[in-house]
Amino acid sequence: MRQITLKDIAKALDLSPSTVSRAMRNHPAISVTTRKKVQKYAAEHKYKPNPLAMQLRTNRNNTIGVIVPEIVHYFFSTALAGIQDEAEKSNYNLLFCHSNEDYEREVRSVTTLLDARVCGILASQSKTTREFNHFQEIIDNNVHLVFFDRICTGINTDKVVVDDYAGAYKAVEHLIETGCKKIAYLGATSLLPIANNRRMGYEDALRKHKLPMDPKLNIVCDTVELAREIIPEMLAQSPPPDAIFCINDEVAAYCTQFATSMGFNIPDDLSVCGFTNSYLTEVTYPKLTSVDQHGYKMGQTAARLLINRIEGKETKRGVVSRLIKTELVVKGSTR
Amino acid sequence: MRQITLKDIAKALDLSPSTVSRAMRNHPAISVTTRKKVQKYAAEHKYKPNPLAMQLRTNRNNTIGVIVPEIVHYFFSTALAGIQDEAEKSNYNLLFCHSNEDYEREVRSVTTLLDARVCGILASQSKTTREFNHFQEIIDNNVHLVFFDRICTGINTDKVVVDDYAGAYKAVEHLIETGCKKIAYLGATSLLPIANNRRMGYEDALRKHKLPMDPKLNIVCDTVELAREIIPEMLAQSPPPDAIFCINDEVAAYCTQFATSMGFNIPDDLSVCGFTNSYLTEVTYPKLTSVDQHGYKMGQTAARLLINRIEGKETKRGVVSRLIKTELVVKGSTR
DNA sequence: GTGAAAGCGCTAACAT
DNA sequence: ATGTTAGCGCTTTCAC
Repeated sequence: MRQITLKDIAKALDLSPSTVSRAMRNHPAISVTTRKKVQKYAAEHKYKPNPLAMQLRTNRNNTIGVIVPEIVHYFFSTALAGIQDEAEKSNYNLLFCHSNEDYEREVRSVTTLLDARVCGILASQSKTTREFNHFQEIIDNNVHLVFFDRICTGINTDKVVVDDYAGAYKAVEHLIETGCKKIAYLGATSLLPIANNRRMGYEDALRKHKLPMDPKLNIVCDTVELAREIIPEMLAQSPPPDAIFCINDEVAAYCTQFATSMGFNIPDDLSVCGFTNSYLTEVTYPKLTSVDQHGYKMGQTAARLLINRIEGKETKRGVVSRLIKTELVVKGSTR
Repeated sequence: MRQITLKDIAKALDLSPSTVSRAMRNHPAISVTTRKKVQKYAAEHKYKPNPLAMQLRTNRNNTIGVIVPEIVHYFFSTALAGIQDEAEKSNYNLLFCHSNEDYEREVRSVTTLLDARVCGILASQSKTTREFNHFQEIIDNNVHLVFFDRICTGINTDKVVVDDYAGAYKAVEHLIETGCKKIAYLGATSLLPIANNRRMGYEDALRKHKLPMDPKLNIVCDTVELAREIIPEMLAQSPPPDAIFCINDEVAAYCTQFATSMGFNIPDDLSVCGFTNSYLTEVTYPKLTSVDQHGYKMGQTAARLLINRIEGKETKRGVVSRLIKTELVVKGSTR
């Protein structure tokens, strides 16, 4: 049993397809009686306009594409929830792609989305991406592009970022103000601006408070796997650091776990601070102080910006950059 | 600058659109010279077939819809990754919907996906769903439906589930075999079969090993919010339980954290076991014993089953049920 | 081996 | 207020 079409309704009601089309969309030129009659019949027969046909006509399909580098991740899944909510509000569907931190797959995702003729794309760059032609192609195809969080510096387009610098700065300042003197930073490769910004926030806070900088305390360590090697070495220094600021909650949580098992008392011997404020922070012992990135809000903001661009409601000509404020959430793992 | 179409190529090469169409798809009736010429021109001018037009013709859009109840969740985001990978292999796009554990929104998601004319739907039911008409409508519209994990018992369709019962049974048996005698269960509302099955696994393991069942030890507590109230009461019993089996890792992780803060030694005084084996298990202190649900594999399996149905490759007539094996992963939180 | 024509379901410009 | 016509970009008879 095939879906009923406009034509079927027209035939049944002895009207023309265009009248039916207009009646369905409450076109003012249609008489109330006809409109009522048509809509009643349509409802009774569960008529659904075929979006494909409409899209072919209008060359618009009310779909936006999302590319996330890693979905099994508190921040990105939270952002996706925000994107989805905002898209739903404006009746956009979400085509979901997952690059899995893989450049090749990111390129393929772009192709997929362009082939599907999405109206716009929200993207967060993978860690391994060093070429940007695929992103440039989006723009060359006149498809709107908004980067969120992991922006691509090589491409000049709208973006929504978190104030990583200020978040890191505030966190490290908090550590200093609560009496920590030897503060380590476990960061990420500086390929990503977010990583650079956080490192700079850390370094500037030390500088401001006249604490020495020690390369041995400033290390790339952004996964639990790396943490298993690096944190033991770090804590084996003598004296060991009295605070560790980590680029994400996973590393920070592992850090509290390992340090505790080594007999460190957190936060008295060692303060630990994470970044993201995921639910991990609620289940470590003690609870983890962390910098909240407001992923949901970032997703919403990015989606709203993209939709406004698509619908011509964002009037600003050049690049729009929105900044989401971070917030230091102090819990039990810092003094 | 508009995308180039078949017609444009036809005009440029002085051919008919149908010839171009055939040449592009390597139709045997087309001479090699023509084919070469057409494909060369197409490549040079970056011709992309308009999927909308093709879809309108064939009434198929190579898109499958996914409805997850909660995306900020290790299991579901892992499953989504599996779904996406499998869909990509067969060139299906993924339309993503998020019910957020809300019945109304689940209904709207179904409407959205049916309106978008997806070829099939993968769904995991929300906790608040008690009516199934929206799911029945999917089937009535001849759209394939596969439930995964949170299946809907009211609907007779393909499903992929985890062997919750066996997982729970094995976990509790492990607690018993390592000497625990007073084992509590923190479960979920029995609206969901997965919750029922886990509870039955727990109860049967106790029965099998002739341990008494105590309603005070068998409580609904599936969120950290509930855990904050319930776990303190539970541990205040005298004597307190010597093991807690939790329906998810969040509750289990909170449990280790709270118990530790109360001076319990885990696992000597209290064994704690979770369910899912998310990355939470790696960052608690001690690391959490948990039942691995293999979310990625479940996602893959569900997507494959759906795609096979869509493409007529799954020949079995009636309902297909696939079972994903769980696996008890013993870490530090149990003796 | 290639082309002409019809049509997928819808909308919009142009009648009337 | 309603109908007629054309066309979105493609595929697929049916001719030749």
